[in-house]
Amino acid sequence: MTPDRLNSTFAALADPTRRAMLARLALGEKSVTELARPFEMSLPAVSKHLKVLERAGLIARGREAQWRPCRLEAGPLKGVADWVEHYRRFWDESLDRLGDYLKELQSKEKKHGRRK
Amino acid sequence: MTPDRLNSTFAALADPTRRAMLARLALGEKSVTELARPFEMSLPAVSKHLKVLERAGLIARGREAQWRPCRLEAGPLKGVADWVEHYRRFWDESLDRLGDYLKELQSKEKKHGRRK
DNA sequence: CGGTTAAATAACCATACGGTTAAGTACGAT
DNA sequence: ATCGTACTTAACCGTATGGTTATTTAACCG
Repeated sequence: MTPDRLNSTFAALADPTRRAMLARLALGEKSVTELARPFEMSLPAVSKHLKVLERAGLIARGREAQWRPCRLEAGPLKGVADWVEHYRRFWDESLDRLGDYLKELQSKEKKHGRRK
Repeated sequence: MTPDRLNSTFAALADPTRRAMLARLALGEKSVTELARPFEMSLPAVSKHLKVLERAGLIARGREAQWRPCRLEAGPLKGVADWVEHYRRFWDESLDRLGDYLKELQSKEKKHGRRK
């Protein structure tokens, strides 16, 4: 993931309305008005938030008659998870040396013994 | 972690200069000018970035003679890791056929069993 | 066709962001 | 006391963000 993509991803996630939108989309595809319903905000404002999410690659939009269904695209979120993982030892470090060692082992194992 | 803290954390992380600063601080405590050295940017600009990081709780600053040593504080990063973890299944699910199949079913269902 | 619904765009406004230069503060050294 | 070093704060500037209302586009429906 390019740094630039991280910029737009983090910027998109910095707004609580947009995070709430992603949370709702995690429950399934929704049209714009459906998405907008819980928010006390005009539809154009919602539309702008969606554009930010779309440009960040966090959602994709289709067309279905007069609806524009939105769905979650989690790729950039994996980028965030990967980025933050580099810092894990800094919040784990209060554990003792053994803990650090186990952590280290575990992360090595994750890397090699891949997937399910 | 409060939503508000997530706001300021994500906002702080949206800038590549600030992420680079955190990366350098991961190597150890540094004074402001030390931190500033790799960046082509005035010292006041650096100072502003540090204030953003400090207000987000991502760094702490001490005083030692005329130096203001900065150190990484990873608490908010754990908040980010916890938040993003909720979405892991969305980038994992495309990795196996079963996930794809379920996704397909879901989108078909949405299309036919129309809304409301 | 005309009318209704879904959504995007335009124009505008206030505030925040990221940078600058210039001035101010805090401490150590001479 | 004053000089130098290490910052911070102040003032300013252009651009981006998050919101509004009003207008426009797109698609369906009778």
